[in-house]
Amino acid sequence: MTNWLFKTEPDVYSWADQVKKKVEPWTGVRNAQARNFMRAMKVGEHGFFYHTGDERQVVGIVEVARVFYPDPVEPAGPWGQVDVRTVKPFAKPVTLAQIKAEPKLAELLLVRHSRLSVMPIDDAAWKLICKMGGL
DNA sequence: GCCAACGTTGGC
DNA sequence: GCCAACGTTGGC
Repeated sequence: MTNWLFKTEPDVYSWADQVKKKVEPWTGVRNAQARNFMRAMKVGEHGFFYHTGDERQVVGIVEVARVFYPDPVEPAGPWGQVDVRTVKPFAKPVTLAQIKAEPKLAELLLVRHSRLSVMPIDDAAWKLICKMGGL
């Protein structure tokens, strides 16, 4: 089991949208590294739902509901998507500033590779961030 | 609004 | 195959 993190601009697709939809394809990833991570995802694996832009915080947890499949708009193309299902919101969102202030999280790809939009989160970091978020 | 990081493109 | 130019992302 691997844990993940999904980034989204809340103006485009927010946690509120995800809660409303319940299960929704994670579309628009156009980066090979992020795509490869999505390919490695298995049904039932959990991921943080992170808002970029002005918010910059982890707001909830989703789980993989369908493994990687081709972009339906361009099925022959190199890109694809997974489906994610809403699991639960954080009692208290965990901000990027909080994450950066925690030395144990200094190696997180979220910090070290800020442009990556889909990334794995190791168990220790996952548990710590959940705890920081009141879960 | 700026800029660093980084990916992509195109000329050679 | 290299690399300069350019575009995009996301944090500040």
